[in-house]
Formats: sequence, C-alpha cells, structure tokens
Amino acid sequence: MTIDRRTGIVPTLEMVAARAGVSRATVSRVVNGSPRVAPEMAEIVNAAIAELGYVPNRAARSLASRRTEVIALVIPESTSKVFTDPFFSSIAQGAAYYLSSTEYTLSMVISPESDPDRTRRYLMGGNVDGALIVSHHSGDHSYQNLSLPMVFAGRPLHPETGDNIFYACVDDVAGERSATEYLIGSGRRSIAVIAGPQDMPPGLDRLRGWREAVLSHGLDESLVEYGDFTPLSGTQGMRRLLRRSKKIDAVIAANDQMAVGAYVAIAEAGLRIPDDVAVIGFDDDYYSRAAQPPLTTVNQPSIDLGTAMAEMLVGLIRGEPVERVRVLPTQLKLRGSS
Amino acid sequence: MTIDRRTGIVPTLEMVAARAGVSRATVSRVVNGSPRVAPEMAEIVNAAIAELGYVPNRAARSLASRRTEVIALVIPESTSKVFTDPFFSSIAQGAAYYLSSTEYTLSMVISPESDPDRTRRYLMGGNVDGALIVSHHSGDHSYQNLSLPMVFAGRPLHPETGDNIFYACVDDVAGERSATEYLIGSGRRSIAVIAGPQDMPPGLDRLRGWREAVLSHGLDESLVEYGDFTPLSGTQGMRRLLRRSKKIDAVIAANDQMAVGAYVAIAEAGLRIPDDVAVIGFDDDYYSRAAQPPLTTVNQPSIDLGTAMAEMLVGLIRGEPVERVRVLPTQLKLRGSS
DNA sequence: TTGAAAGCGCTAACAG
DNA sequence: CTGTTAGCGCTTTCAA
Repeated sequence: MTIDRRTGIVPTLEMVAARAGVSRATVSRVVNGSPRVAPEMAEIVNAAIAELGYVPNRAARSLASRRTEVIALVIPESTSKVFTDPFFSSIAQGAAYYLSSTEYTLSMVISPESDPDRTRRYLMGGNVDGALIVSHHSGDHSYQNLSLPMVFAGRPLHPETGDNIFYACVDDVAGERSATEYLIGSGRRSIAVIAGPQDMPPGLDRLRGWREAVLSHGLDESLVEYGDFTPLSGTQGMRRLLRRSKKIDAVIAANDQMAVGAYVAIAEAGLRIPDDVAVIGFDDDYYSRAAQPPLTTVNQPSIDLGTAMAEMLVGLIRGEPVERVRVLPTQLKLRGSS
Repeated sequence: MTIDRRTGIVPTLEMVAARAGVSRATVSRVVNGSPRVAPEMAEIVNAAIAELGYVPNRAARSLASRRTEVIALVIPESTSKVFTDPFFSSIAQGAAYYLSSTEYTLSMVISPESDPDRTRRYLMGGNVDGALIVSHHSGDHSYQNLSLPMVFAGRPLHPETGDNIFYACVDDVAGERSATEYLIGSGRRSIAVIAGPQDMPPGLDRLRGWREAVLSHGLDESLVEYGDFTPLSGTQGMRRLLRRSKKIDAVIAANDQMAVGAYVAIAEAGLRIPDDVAVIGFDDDYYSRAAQPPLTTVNQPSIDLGTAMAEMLVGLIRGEPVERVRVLPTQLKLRGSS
C-alpha cells in the first residue's frame, strides 16, 4: 500500500496497531525504539508498519512529546546577502550533513535585522528544539539571552559577556601566526599585513596572529593597513603599504578577497608574485583557487565548523555534557603566491 | 510577560481566550485573520495576545489543520558536496527570502543517493506541504512522481517525460547565443567553444546557443571541444582547440570555471586576452570576478531562480493557477576578457 | 458573529 | 512487557 495524500489514505499508528493486533502504545514504543518491548512483538509490529508504509506524523508526535525535532539555522539578513559566501554555505552543509544522521531537521531562518523580535518569537514559540546562530564575522550574539539551546559560530566579540554561551570557532590567531612564520622561515623579512575590520573577532585575531609572529622574530610590526574584507580594500591597502615602504617582500591579508585585491596593486608597482612579494590570504575560498598565481592561504574548516556546531547543539538538547567551546585548527595551503 | 521554556510558561490560545473573555474559537479566528470576527472583539483579543506574548504552537496547528507550513529544499547528496557552489546557495537564499514573507518555513533536506526512499518517505510522511528540488545540472527528476506539490530547478533532461512537472530555469540557449553574437558583433570570426557534458540540460543548451549563433552568421561550427565543468578540463579543451586551429580569435566556455581554465592554455600559447583571443564564460560566479583579466560572462539570476521556484510552489500549494514553466533571462556581463 | 464540542495522531504516565 | 487513559494546543464543523 502506498501513501496517498489526495485520497487521504495515510496510515496512522492506530491502523498499525489494529493490523498488528496490539495497542497503540506498543506500536509507539516500537517506533521509538523502546527497550520495553518483546522482540517477537516488535517484529510483528514492524511487519505491520512495513506493510502499511507507515510514517509517524511529526506534528502529532511533536505535540504530544513537546519536542519538535527541528533545529533552526539562523542567518542574519545582512549576512545572508552574502549567503553565497562559501563560509555560510559550508556551515549549512556541515550542519545539514550531521543532522541528517539524527532525528533532527534543519530549518533555515533568515532573521530580518529590522525586526529581530520576529526571529525571537519564532525561536521561543516552541517551533524548534535549538538554534545554530551564524553571524558573519561580527561576533554579534544578540540572541544569546534566549533560554533555548543555542550554539554560535565564532567567538563573542566581548569574551566577558559570553560566559555562558556555547560556540565553535576557528583558531584565527594560530592560523595567521603560522602563516607569518612560514614566510619568515622562507626568508621574508619585511612582512606587511592588510588587516580586517577591528570590530569583529576574525579581524582582531588574525591581526594578532601576525603581530605575535613578527614580534617574536624581532621584525617590523608597523606595516599594518586596514581593509573591509573586499577585494577593492585589499588593492587600496596594498597601495598604501607600498607607498610606505619599498622593502616589503611579503604581505598577509586577513582574507582571500583582500589578498587577491592586493595582487592588483602589486602588479601596478611592477612587482612580481611571489618573486618580489609573497602573498598569503585567509579562508581558502574560491578567490584563492581562481587567482593567478593561485593564492597560498590559511584554510579554515568551515564544513567541520558546521558539523561541530550541530554536534554540540544536539548534545545540549539531549542534556549530555558538552564543552562550551570548540576550537578547530586551520591549515596552511601552500600554492603559488608564496 | 515573557515566554519561558524552563518554567513552562508558554501562553496558550486558551490562556488568551480566558484573558480576553472569549472562546478559544474566537481567538483562533483572530489569529488566523478570519473575516468573521467583530472588529472590537478582534481588538480585545489582539490586546490579550500582545500582553501575553502569545505565539501559536506550530505542531498543534499543523495537527489540527493538516497543514505543516513547511517546505523542503531537497538537495541530492552528490550535489550538496558542491553545495558551496554559489548556484545552490543562491537558490537557497532566494527561496528562503521569499518564504520568509509567507507563513512557510524552509527545511533543508540532504537526500542520500544511497537511500532515496528515505527522502521519499520524509516528503510523503506529512512532514512538508511541498518541495523544491535542486539537482545540479543533471536534469534528474527522480522525485517527479510523488503526489506532492513540487517545483524543480532546471528543465528535465527528457522533455517528454516532464509533461506534468513544474520547474523554473534559465534560458541557457538564448544566453549563449547572445554571448556568441556579441563576439561576432565585435569582429571575432573564428569562435571556438568549450562545451559542457552533453548529458545535462545546461551542457546541451549552451552548446546549442553557440551553434545557432555561428550558423546563422555562416561561421565555422566545427571548433567544439568538451569539458566537465572543471577548470582543468577547460585548460585541456583549450589546448586541443589551439592545436586544431591557429586562427581562433575567441572562445566561449560553458561555465566560468572552464573559461578560467582556458586562460592557462591561452597564456601557454603566448596569446593575450582579449587582444588575441576573447574569452566568455557562463554563470557569473566567483571565478569570473577573480580572474585576471576579469571574465566576461553570462550572468544567470540564480537568486531569482530560487525566488521563482518558491513562488510557484506556494502558488501550487494554495491551489492558485501556476504556470508550469518559468524561464528566466540571462544577462551578458562585459568585463575585461572580451 | 460567537461558542461548544469533537477530534487531529501521538506520547506518557499509570496500572496491570 | 503491554494496555488504558488522558491529554498535547489548535482548528473546525455545527448550533445558537
């Protein structure tokens, strides 16, 4: 027998019970894998389920159990405009993958900045069991006071306010430090940086990683210019740097887009990559691979980040012990620009 | 009063009714915007709703009304591996945006190719009111026989089988034709093509667009090589083309990645873009913008595609008349490579 | 225009 | 280990 919406022949738990000659409670137990069912009984019930093609009704189950088995992936509207940003897509992908192996379903919620209460009401209205909150690089944890299991992407901007929040993040400091150290190790001595905005954790942390590395080797730590993560700002930042110093033999940008933007300024100055100036980015997104020469960059495992977040959240919902913070390692991808 | 999960103080419709001094039925009518309520009554009820911060319980509503207000976005697992592909992300984004203005919620479903029945059961188990099906370039409509409102991305591979299916797509033929005609109009006379796989609609249609254009101008239609949409295959295809003819003064690739791959072969041959050889891609993704010189390409409105699909689906679900096919126009983006 | 009453399909005590 | 019995919170006839 097949389920047919039009004719309304959707088998119910009650029909399964009748067919198997047991009570609804028993069928429910079998469906939910309760240990308190005799194996033979379970077999009979399972046969009936298979014959009827029974599928539990989510709404009924949710209403009775007070669990929704839905997890929200909350994306602020402004960042969703750059949802094509591989970073978000990857997180969504990682989360969706992990959740598909659980009983949870991933629901995408675009949170309009104009009406954050809409999202708050949705989250608190018993629609979801928990939420994954992704806000692009901003460290904005404006949802953090809802009493709902939540896991954030990235550390909070102000660590002191985040005493009680759960998040997964990438080790930006270590990533940028090791990239810088790689440059030092390959003989570069005048290493500039095009930093990101200093009001978001990745901007701060990546700059800090560079600074730690140059300082610990006694190199110049003054070669800093700031950009806003766009390619154009990378070009402009690089122009300023080259104007300030002729000796620059390497530059690190806080993301790939700015690094690729820097290519333009380097070419304008008649310099060659990597012979005259080595370039390293951060993110390992499309830009780095499509660049000519391909960009050496710090890979951040964004799919794993999504997986980690989903794992933590499911643990939280199930009441299992969960570490408050999960820091994922980065990896330097050597390509042609360094 | 605030909703509080822990203390269980989630206001119910019944509480609103008590507070407003009316029956639950009336509250329900107000919540659902029924016209059969006296305005003054509605006002009183709305006040009570606001005071209590009442939010309807989805599960209960769904159980009683037999509607879920959930729409599935189904992504085959294999294509979700390239979910970072801007094409999918954009469709998801467009759909999510549109749906956020409706009562529907978008649920991401990754469909494991190893167990398609899992997805079928999910879709037919009363979990969703409809589905958006995205399968990368494949024209695979294996879900097309489910009796559930569905809208596909892209035309079916075999048009005759798709008699009764709804889909939105981009006009690949016209897009590639106009790109080719642009090249002809700017004086190019030996226009080669790096075509995509011929077992998926975009591969077929884009090649056809090129062919229509060159034929209608009496130009050589033999300069065809095939790739698999990867940059490497673009490089290889271009090498073969250049080996076959020294006169090639333009090449069109079926996507941006192959076009950027072609850059490499063109450089190897000591030729310059666009002076010696003009290059045009298709998609307008990151590759085209990051390329040096920036790639002229055919933009496909993939966000709009997602919006269109969602719109069609909601129409279907509501029982409104909906056109079976929606074809979105492409746009030639002139950049530095042509 | 409003209210009363009967479920929607399932879970979860509580008995047995 | 299995069945009985209440609901979960809302919509929806049907009367009034």
